[in-house]
Amino acid sequence: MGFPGELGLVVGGTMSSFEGQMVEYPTISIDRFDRENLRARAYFLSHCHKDHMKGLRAPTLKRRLECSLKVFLYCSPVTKELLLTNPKYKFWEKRIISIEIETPTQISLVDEASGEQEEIVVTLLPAGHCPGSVMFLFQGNNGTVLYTGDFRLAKGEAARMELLHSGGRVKDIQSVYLDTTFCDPRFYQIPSRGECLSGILELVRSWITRSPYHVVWLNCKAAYGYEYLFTNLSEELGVQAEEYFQWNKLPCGMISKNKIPLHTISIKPSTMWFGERTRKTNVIVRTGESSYRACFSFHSSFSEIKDFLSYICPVNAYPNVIPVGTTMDKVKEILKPLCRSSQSTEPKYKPLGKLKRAKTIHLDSEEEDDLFDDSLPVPLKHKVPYQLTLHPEVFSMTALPQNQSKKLRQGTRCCKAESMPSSFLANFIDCEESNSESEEELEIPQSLQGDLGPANLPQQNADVEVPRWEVFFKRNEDITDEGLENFPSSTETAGSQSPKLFSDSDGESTHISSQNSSQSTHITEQGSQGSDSQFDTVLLSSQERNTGDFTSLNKGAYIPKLKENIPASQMEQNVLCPKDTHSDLKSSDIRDEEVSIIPNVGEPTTQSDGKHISEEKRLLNLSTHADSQSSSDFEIPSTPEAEQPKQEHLQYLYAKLATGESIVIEKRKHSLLDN
DNA sequence: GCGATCAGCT
DNA sequence: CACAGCTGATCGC
Repeated sequence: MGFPGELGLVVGGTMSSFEGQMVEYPTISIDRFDRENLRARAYFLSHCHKDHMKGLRAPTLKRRLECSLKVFLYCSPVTKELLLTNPKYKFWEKRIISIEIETPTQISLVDEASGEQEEIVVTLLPAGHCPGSVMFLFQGNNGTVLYTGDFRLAKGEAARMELLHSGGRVKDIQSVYLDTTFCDPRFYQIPSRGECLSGILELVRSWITRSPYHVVWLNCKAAYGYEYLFTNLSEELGVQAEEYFQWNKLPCGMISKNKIPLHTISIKPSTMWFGERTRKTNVIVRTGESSYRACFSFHSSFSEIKDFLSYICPVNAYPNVIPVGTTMDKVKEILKPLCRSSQSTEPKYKPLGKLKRAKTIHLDSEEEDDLFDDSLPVPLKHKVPYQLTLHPEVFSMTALPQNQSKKLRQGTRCCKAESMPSSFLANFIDCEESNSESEEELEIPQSLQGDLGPANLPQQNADVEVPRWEVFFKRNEDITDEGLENFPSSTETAGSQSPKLFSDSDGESTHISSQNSSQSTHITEQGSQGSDSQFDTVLLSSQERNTGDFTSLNKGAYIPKLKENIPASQMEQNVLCPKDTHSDLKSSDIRDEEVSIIPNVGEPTTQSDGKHISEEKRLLNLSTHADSQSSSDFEIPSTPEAEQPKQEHLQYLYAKLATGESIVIEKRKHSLLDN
């Protein structure tokens, strides 16, 4: 039971059919923590999305952990942070070992009953799905296998991953456990991140530059993964990314102090796909007078999957997911021709199966154009798998991530409404009530739309104090009028409620020419689409703001000022011991590589200096681990056209993301798109 | 009261 | 345009 293919367990939608275990290494479990997996010798979490965490906080596993002191959960540093942000996973704290990206690391898999032991080397590769998301490459006595988790990698990205290679060629991979979410010709192509970003960027720009009262609601669905969008929009537009995370609530009565209504459009990121021969158009679709859908995908398209898999060319490929409307068998049939046996009897060394250099990233480049251009010697940034390993026969001794300040661990997502002062709650309405299947323009509560639309919301009680704009920039205990003082007192209110670029369209496809590339962005109009969700929300507006005035509201709850004291016992440090890596492993691929070793101890040792870790130091510390991490989030998967966010910037954002603190983004001196 | 499962929703 | 995740009902412990 539990092996791929035996049971196509698909229940409604693209539920993961991967049950946690791989054929080759059945004593470890990945992304599943229930049933058979309760017996695993080691656990792996590819990223912090709930559907990959089934059973992770179940009492049964918790008990197991208490008895089996050698069982650990391995994941990327960012995933560890994100996971421990939720107090419900706090009990994992001392049992999570984060592994740096692109750092082959040996792990001992011990059966505590028999004492039986097996060595395995795991390498985390950036998956481009969400912050911290990784693929796991396992090497051991049963061959090399790759578990992709959820991933989105552009065409050719596998060819640039050094650690998928050995001796200049792709490693001999026995099996790939593959994210097949869009593994169906229907989903042949999905616009690249860059294309999606520039479409969204232009839409947002065209709206928010109209007046300080024109704002955009980025109506995102839950959890992590949109950070790429937020950071890039912030960078390009030089605006504050204000977060209005209030469970399922939206700020209501968003009227500026001087009674000028705010004009809001909603942009809902969602996946759009196109057939093989379909022209990729319509990255933005207008779904109502002031609502849009924007293309955005966390998962590889069919063609991206094909490119990835055919490059890896494993012996076997197992789908982790069965897309809606298809079957396990059909997906396997699609994957089979991309695997080794069906190619030829010869080992397949295709011309492309050669490590590519890192790609230069610049805004105007056409994606993939320079993929195989070896003429530009670009230093490998971030990807530093061998940095620790200058002496081929010496095992690196790397302390695993430590000093993870508890400031990052405060609950941000779990608190319920009762923890919220009622005065604060009064400033929000439940967005759900604004939704209606039958009406077209209901995504935005009327109170958000200024003079727009019919009153389709439960209106605020007229007796209730009208919530004010500045409320949403301040923590509730500190609301003053300052929040508005820098606002221009514009009287320019909405004329058309749609960006001019689109408003002339009369229902026809509207063409927006992109300012910064030869590629153009298309926007189509679309009839009513149901109502929008009421999940995570980010608003953008164009005001120049005093950064001191703004504090984001955390998604999960209002976060009180955090105590600075960090008990010494909470600081952990894992000390690594040297060990003969090669002795137990026959895989030739890993003999040439430097391997970090996870000590086979009952528990990671605890640092006891008890020193307070200053914010600066903590960030600095994070930055030292940053290369690989940001590589995960931005380098491999990032838009070729986009400028890479800076390390410090990313670390700052992630730290804030984890704490729910305000995100203040410095306006860039020069936006690449400004000219 | 908690968890698992499912329907429904977005 | 379909991912990720919530709410609420129901059942069992």
